[in-house]
Amino acid sequence: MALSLSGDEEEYDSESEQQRVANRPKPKIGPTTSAVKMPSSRSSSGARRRRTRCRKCEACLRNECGECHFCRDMKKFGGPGRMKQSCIMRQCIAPVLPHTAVCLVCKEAGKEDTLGEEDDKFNLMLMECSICNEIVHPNCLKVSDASGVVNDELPNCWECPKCNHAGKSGKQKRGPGFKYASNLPGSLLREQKPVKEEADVSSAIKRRPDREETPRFRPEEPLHRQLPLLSPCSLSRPRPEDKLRKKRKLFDDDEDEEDVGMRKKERSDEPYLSKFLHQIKKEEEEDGRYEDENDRGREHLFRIAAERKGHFGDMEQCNDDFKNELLSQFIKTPVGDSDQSHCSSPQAGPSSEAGSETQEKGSRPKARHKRRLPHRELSRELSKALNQDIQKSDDCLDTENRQPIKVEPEMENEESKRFFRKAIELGDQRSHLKSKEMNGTPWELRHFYPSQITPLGFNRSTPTNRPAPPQSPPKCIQMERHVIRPPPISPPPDRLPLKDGRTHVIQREVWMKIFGHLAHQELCVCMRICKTWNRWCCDKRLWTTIDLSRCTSVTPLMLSGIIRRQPLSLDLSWTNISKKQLSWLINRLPGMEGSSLRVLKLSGCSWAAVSALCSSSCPLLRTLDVQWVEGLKDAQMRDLLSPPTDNRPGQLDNRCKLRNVQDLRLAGLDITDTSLRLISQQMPLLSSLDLSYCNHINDQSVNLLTAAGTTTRDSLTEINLSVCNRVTDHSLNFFKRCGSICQIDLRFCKQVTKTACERFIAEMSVSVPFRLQEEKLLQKAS
DNA sequence: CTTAACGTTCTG
DNA sequence: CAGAACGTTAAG
Repeated sequence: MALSLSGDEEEYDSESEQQRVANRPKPKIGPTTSAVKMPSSRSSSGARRRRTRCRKCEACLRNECGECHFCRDMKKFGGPGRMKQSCIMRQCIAPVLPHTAVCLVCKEAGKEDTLGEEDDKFNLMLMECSICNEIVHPNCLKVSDASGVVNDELPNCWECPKCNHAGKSGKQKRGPGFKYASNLPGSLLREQKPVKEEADVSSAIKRRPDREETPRFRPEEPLHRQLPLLSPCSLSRPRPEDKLRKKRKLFDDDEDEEDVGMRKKERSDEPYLSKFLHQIKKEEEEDGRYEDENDRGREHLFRIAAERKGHFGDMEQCNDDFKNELLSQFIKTPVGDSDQSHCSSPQAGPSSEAGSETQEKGSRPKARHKRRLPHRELSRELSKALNQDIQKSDDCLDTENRQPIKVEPEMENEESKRFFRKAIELGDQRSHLKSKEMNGTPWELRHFYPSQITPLGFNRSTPTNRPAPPQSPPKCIQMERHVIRPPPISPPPDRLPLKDGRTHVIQREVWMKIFGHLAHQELCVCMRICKTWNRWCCDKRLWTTIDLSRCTSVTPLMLSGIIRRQPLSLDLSWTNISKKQLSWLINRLPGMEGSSLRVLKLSGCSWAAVSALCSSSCPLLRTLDVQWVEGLKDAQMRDLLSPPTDNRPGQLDNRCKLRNVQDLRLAGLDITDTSLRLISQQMPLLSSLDLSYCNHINDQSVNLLTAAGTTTRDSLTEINLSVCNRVTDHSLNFFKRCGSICQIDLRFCKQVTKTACERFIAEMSVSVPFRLQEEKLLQKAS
């Protein structure tokens, strides 16, 4: 595929009729109405109105990138202009009905603007049925009892009462106007498979699709869903076989046992919190069911804040006043600040997950938002991402997907680790269900790893017996449809807008200091508070390291979360990330202005995925971890180290893509001297090299790395050759040539003797003092 | 009218 | 099936 692509590109300029004819014989039929005529599958009714840009969303406001596939096709960028597609970065997040669209019944346009009343707006706005394509005002429908199902994913889109009533739902879930599907190269959007089981949904809820509306702060649902995750109750990793059963329950029943854990936790909360919570309770008379959990959610936030108040030493506000500020924030901000649906894409308001739980009765044709099982919820989350400028998708990344992003350094304590393990398992669950549906065999069960696999921890005696790296996920795992937004264009506000139009006294930077003390999952909670917090908490300073390792299912949502946070370090080890996903990611972690990815960990991924590095340039990458990548051998290493294949003509970069790598981890790979030769030629800055468990590495390899004239000879400071059984005592002699070497790890090298190590130390002692840190682990004595 | 690009079909 | 192509629509 890549080949044919590049072939195409070479011919781009020579746009000629013959070529076109050669490539694609002109259709014999005359001017068909290809864009209009409906496929036979399309059911009934009117010709569909083509949707058009909202012109307000972030994507619409962006300029063409000039680099994507479609830009390169454009005439203005020197392309042939055949594809006629919008720039990938500009694909509208919420395509709207054309201005000329009118109601089928009354022949009038949307009238929602004429009303202030939120609740009635819905009935006056044009709604397009994704099944029959009819565009009507819900108000104009005479159907009294039937209810339409609002499609969260697209403004003004629903399954009209007629179709819904006729049981036609499901087939055309995608709805019109959704070009963001798998047919877009570079798009991560996937067609969503209809969810079969519709496990009940006791509550038929009226959704408010009104994009103009401003969902009020209703943390209940988010928090409600999030809380279980927050509970750091110790839960040991269940056996994979158990997972299915157990997690099925989690999804079937919102009130799962983890929630209970949460409850336990809060009992220990501080008195001022309960007092405060009492106050909140008064504010919320509705939502009986969620009230409790809502409180718990807030309470948890306060607990976090309270627990950490000891860390605020460097802050002026770190006193009681501040505490009060912090607390009051939770009351004030949400109301005013999260009045947010009309961020940059008013048309594309959030799918208002908040609010969807709220019963609103009385309006005539009721639109119902079916509550579905995880798939549906996920989809809702996705649609939020689609429709909201500043949205909460990021927490979904952590909560909806139950796959928290975590910070390595912060994960010191066991409890947190267990917590995350648990969270990850929850994440697995989703894919469990999906894979089960699709293949009959849960993917995770087929690819279950011991929780800790490290070169030395994993099966020392038989390093060749490595764990099978995850395969590409089954399609179904990637089905979510999702538009990924780069970070917002406008800078986030410096102060929190309050309900009364004023702003909060504390400045962003001060908040940032507070946020800096929170763990990633806590930040995710904060992101649900309001729009402003959402943006603040997404600040890349808070997310320099993102660790998604061992998340068995990498979802588009997670990818978007990563992009939004622009981490410097990204760990995707032992994930099932696909080539397309990785490639997409790399291209969106810009290699410029200091905001690029410096550390990329892909150990245990498939070569298919890792090969994404071949076609992209990541000149600023400092650390590359490709340990235990199945299928990564010499030939693949050559591809990795050769110049990128995906450069635009004229911008060809002939330098090695990984020329700035200083830390290269190749443990467990079947590479030979061929690769090492390349490495020593192409990576002049290489300082740390991990070749442990590489069975083909021998003394000659070491000789290569340390030979006269190679840059590695002087740049290498650390080398790991542990469990390289072909390496012998002789290698130690080669290391004497290395000017900067500080650590040589030869542990478990059968052919390396302790005597030789001691001799090495003795001989080196004249110039550089070394010592044996452990048997066969030589370290420079500092 | 021109330009952008949607939503479909065609193709490998 | 993904990607390319293109007729046609929407907007200005």
